[in-house]
Amino acid sequence: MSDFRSKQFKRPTMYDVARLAGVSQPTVSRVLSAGNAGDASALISDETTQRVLDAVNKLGYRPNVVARSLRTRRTFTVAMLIADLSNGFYHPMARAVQDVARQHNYEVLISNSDHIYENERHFCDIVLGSGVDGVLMVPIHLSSDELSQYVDRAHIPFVALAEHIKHPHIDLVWVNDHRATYEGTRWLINKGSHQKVGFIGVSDDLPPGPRRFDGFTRAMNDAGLQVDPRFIKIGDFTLESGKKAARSLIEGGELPTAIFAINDLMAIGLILTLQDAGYRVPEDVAVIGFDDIPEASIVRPALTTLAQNPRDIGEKMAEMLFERIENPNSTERRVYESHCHLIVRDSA
Amino acid sequence: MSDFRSKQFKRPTMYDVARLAGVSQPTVSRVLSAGNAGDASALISDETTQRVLDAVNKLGYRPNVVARSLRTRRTFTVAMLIADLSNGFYHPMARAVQDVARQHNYEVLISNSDHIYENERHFCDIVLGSGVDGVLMVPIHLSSDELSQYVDRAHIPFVALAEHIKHPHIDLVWVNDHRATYEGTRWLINKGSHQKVGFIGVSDDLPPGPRRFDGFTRAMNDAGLQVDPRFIKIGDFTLESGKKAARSLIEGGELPTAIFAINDLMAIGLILTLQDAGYRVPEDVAVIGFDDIPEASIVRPALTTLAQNPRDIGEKMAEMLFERIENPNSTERRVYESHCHLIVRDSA
DNA sequence: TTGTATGCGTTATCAT
DNA sequence: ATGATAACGCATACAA
Repeated sequence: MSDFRSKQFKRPTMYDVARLAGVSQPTVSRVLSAGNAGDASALISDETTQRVLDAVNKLGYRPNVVARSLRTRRTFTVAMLIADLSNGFYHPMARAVQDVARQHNYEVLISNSDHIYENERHFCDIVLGSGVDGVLMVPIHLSSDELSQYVDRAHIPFVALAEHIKHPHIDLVWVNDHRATYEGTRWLINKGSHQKVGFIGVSDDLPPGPRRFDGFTRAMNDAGLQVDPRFIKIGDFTLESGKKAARSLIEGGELPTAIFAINDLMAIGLILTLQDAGYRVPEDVAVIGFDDIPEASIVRPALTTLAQNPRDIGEKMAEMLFERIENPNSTERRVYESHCHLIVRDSA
Repeated sequence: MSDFRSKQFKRPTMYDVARLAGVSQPTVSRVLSAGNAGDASALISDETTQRVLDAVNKLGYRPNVVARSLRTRRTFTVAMLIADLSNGFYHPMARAVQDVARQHNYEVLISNSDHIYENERHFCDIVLGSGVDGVLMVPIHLSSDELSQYVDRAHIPFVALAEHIKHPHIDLVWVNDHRATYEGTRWLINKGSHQKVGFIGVSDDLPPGPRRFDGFTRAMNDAGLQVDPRFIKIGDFTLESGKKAARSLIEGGELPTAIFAINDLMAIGLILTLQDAGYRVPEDVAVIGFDDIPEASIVRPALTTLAQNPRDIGEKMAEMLFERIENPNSTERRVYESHCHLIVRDSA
């Protein structure tokens, strides 16, 4: 059997390759990095190149990237923190980031905060020591000041999907969800001439909370409507919290005739629970969501929603990041707005 | 402004801390690793410990994990390859792995193959050089022989979610989906006394393909039923491929009265397209799936399905891996079977 | 209890 | 075109 897992086992190094090929260790290094860099290719004779390559194959040599990183101070790895791996909104975003990263020969370290504050901090703590070359993140709880402290010590490029981050060295992608909420609400009101419109939001200390509630409120006021506190519920982005909001609404006696939910998962929870209680969507209660996750096309009636463009978001974040990584001296701060658009289906 | 991104910037090292504290660099190392190891704590005087810690804080020093890894040959990172980030089945699994990893002070590098062969190979290539301390993976296309070649050269523990991997050094978690399919099919047949039962599978060169088709076939035969090739369709695990299978079935003219889909996503695509074409589920066609992803509870009728236990799978894989990492000499191969159970909802 | 010296496996700067 | 040598930041054997 092989020497698997024996403590004594030692991976072949450049020295081993060099000895076998009858050259010096730095020569091996040059041969191998000629492929990457592309410029130094002429510095090595074809003959020794061949001998080295043969030795590499014979030994099954693989460069030790840890040693390389120590020397070059680059890990060719970026870290990404997203808020919820299980939320369909983030998949295309993560995928897009990985696609761009691969074009640049980078790996992506994905982490998941589950919307939990401590996890966001833990991620930043890890990142500070980990040697990654750049960071993409969706800070939900982290304030601009807290994040700034990390960035000031990390000395690597950061890109965030956020609106509330002010640090001059953090590039931003953001979504004008205030406007989207405003226009979505207005569309919803006009669509059915609704008078009583509800809202399922999230706590005010989460960044999208106040913004989207304000967009909603303004649209209501501009339509001459009052926001009725009985129809305002707070969730936490999850399906279950949407169901809970629906139960709370039903127990309250009177129902609004239309509801704006600030994400699809809660909107779907709402629909499911409303239907289980015998209400028809959209006839009794119209529902509109936010995100356009895959489940929005599965629920019946299919969910009308404000679609974000997570692929665009991920691509732009990654492109901004790699531009910084490859050009560390460009100084102006970049901010990119990714747009929303309404997708009309059957729930409103 | 800070020296952010200036090429000249140098993170403080142990030498800087040592100089500031008036001690030698190894002393700093000892102070800092006292917290981790726990044993060496008595070796340093309280006074110098304090001085060192003060210097650390003052400089904002963070250990360079790349250098540490080079020295210790441990990265405290494991890599995980899953087949599809966007498939709800894998979330609890990834989450469970991360939870276990955190208990061991490990980070998890998540990668996504998208069911693509080249990506599985790329992952293994990266892993070989990356210095991770262990690997968890879901090999879909990779054959036992191919994977074995990587493992023989990697000299780190591997754990796979698979049945077809034979290598004596790869620990396995597996699901007896042959039996689950058999029993699910039998239940389906009995439930509605069905005579014509369809099957949505995947290509034979994907490991679950033949196993589940065989389980289906046996159950049919044991019930005295013939497998009708007109009712057998091949998909690729995606919702869209389920829809396509349904369209193909509908165009075929005659429909089965019950269909077994080997995953939930295809089952849901089936239901949606069937309903759009005017068929009732389960009255006209009963449908059963496999996995119990969150969407199974969203679709109406709610999907009857064979639930896997991804949290259990992830936990066991991680536990096996860390046992190997922490005890490299234990030699016997571990194999764990994670069980399925039927969840009866409304689609069958 | 602490300091000195060495090496982990690379890349980079000199030479030659 | 290639070889000798140093350095990246840390942990550890050994000396004191």
